[in-house]
Amino acid sequence: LKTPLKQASTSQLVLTERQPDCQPLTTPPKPKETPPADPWTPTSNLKMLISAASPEIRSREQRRQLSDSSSEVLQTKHCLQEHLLGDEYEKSQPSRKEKSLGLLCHKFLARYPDYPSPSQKSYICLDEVTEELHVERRRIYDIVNVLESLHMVSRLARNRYVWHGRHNLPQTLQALKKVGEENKYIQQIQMIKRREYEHEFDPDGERNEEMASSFGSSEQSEMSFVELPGVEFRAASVNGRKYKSLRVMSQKFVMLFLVSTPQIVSLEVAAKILIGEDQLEDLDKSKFKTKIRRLYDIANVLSSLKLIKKVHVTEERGRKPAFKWTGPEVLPNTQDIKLEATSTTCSPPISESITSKEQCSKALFPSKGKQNFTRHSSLIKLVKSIENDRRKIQSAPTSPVKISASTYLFIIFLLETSFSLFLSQMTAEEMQMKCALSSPEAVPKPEPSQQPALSQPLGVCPASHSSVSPVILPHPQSGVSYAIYLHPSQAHTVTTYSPGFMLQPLPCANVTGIKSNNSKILNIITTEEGDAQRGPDEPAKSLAAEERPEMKSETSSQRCLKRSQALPDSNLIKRRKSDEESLDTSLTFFPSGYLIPLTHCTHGNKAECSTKEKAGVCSLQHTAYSSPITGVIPMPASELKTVNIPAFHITPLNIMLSPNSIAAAPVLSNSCLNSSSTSSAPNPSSSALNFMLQHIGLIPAGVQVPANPVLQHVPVSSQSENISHSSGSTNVQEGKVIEFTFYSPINESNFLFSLQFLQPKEPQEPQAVTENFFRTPGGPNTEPALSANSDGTQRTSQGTLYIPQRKLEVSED
DNA sequence: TCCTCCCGCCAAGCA
DNA sequence: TGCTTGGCGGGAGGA
Repeated sequence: LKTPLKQASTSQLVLTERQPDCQPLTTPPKPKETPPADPWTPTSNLKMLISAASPEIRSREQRRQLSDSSSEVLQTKHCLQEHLLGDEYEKSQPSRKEKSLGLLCHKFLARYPDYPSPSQKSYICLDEVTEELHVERRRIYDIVNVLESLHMVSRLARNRYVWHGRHNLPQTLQALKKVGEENKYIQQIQMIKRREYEHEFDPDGERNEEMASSFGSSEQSEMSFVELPGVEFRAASVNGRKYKSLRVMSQKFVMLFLVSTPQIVSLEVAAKILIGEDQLEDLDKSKFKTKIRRLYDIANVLSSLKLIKKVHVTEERGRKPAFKWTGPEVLPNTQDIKLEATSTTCSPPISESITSKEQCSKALFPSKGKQNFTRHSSLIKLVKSIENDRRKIQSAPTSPVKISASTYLFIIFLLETSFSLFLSQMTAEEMQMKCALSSPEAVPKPEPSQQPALSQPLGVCPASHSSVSPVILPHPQSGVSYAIYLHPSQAHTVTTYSPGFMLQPLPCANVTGIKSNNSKILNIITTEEGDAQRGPDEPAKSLAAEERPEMKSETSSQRCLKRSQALPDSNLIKRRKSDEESLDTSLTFFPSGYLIPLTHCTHGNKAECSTKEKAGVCSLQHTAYSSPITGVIPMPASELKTVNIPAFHITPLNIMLSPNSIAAAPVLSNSCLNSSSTSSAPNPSSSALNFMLQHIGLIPAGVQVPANPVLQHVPVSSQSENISHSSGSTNVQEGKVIEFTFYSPINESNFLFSLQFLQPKEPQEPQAVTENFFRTPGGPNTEPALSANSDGTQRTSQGTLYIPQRKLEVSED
């Protein structure tokens, strides 16, 4: 029944609306007026009746017939098509794509200026729009609802809306972001993802119940429309359908982007969050499908607004649709915090010059006091519930999420900026010098006069530095010197969250700094807790810390070294626990970042770089690298011999890599460590693995873990056995995948990291690196089941552990 | 086969 | 009571 009706009606639409414009054709023109007594379909009949009843519509019809040459061309084309094909109306129908909501939205938006003059309001008459765009009213509602959610339009009366354009967009987005943060959407996203993985291993478990309790009941967690000052919300059925409204859904959807990092949201996650807040108990496939449908509707409109862009996220379970935020960056409004407590009765400002403070506060606390237009009070419950849930997992501050996020951010930061800049600005000679200075026998002394501006030692780094500095340090165990990069914020984060990580990088505490010309990038960080707990925005303290005598860090290093040496064969977990106890709070450390071996510099001051290698390093010195985030500067292959600059997109959940990025990083020199190695070139997987392990503090610097046992990259380090115990297993598939776990004694949790290096199809195609985490069930007192499976079968070895398998590859269509 | 989303039914609620 | 609004899901087009 449905299909014939649809075809008939659409065909009729073409006839009734386009035939009158066929006059310019050479073929005999059809009569302008459709014969009243010859209705083709009920739809056309209805339209005719409507037209007859409404003089306005009639006059519009006449106006339309006289204008719009472009549409006339289109109509002519259709008319011609009709003539040519006779009754084959179906073939003359616009394709499904031509009728898409996105295209329709484009047409709709083209009618109105992005930034209309405030003095000249544009009004939208739905009848007019539906007529002129030749669409059903229903479709316009879809568009208008989404636009309304962004306060680009507002309803004035029946059939009548006001067009605001993008004037309100920044304020709206800011308000949405704030509400999204308050709703802890990011935690919800993470929770959903985690439970997805849990569900894989416990499909019949009571996860739904748990999830429901986290989200709260539907009544509790429903969230309402976020209002903006001066943009009144007059939805027709605001009281009845508001919670399921496309407007609210749209706002929530946007919130997810605004709080996510990166700003990529999959439809699946978005739908689950929306369902979770709506009616979790009714979570079923049909509801999910419906939500997805609506999200497509919203996404189409948002895409037309160029706020989002469709991408695909490839996971192990398949390619999933997702959307990436391409709209304006929404900066946090630092003033908002103050507002929350004070501005509940803010008078409604209307003018364009309204301050963001007022707007935001109004958005969050409407003057009318209608709670249902802002956050629902039950959100507090929701947040508490989420936090409780998190506490269950994260009994100690060593949050997997936080660690992974900070770690990855750190990785990104390092690999994108510091490392490349560092290398690009160091000559081979400087490298050698640093290596020499960094040997234990020759603890570096700050001698500014001898140091070029770009390579000053730790103690003389001016406070104007910032962020991150590379530090060259020796590694007595491996005989390789390393460059350490550390980001203050990372140091702060990790130290604050995870004392369990403090044990690791200590053998590397003999530091000397190298200052970069780029003050934005480089800074020296010491490895003391006190420093670590400083915020990056405390340069004075930072400087003071940097000027501490090296004795202390050296002592720290030695202490750590002693510890690590005193426990050569014990289980690393126990060692960590022991370390934790012995360290107590008297002296703590934080991960000092990646240890980047300067593979050509031998430990002990007799650094020698081969001519070839030196040339490789030197070739970098004049090369300017740029972060791919701010702009990619592709490097010639010749410059990638020694170092490749990674192109990352960072996220707590995934990392995107450009080809060869990690693989070519000079992380490890097998020749220094592994006499059995036949190649001086590092095994990419092994390098990356050690790179990561060292950074996250799982292994001491210099200890090398075989990323690919099959390839016999067995470390010669005496401590490698410890690693195999603690890290569970490593796994490399075709040299492309690394999985390993590490254990946090603080929260009794294991973390699984999985690095996957996908085979690039094209040179610049991003590769995916995945990060996984799971926890040991059984509560904080459960002794984690750690074993060293060589095949990466943590599922077995860990019993019931949750093995998320996320291999995210984000690709744009 | 699955993704995408058009299409229109029909109910809520407004004028 | 008629009309507007919009939730909802069937099912078709497209990849």
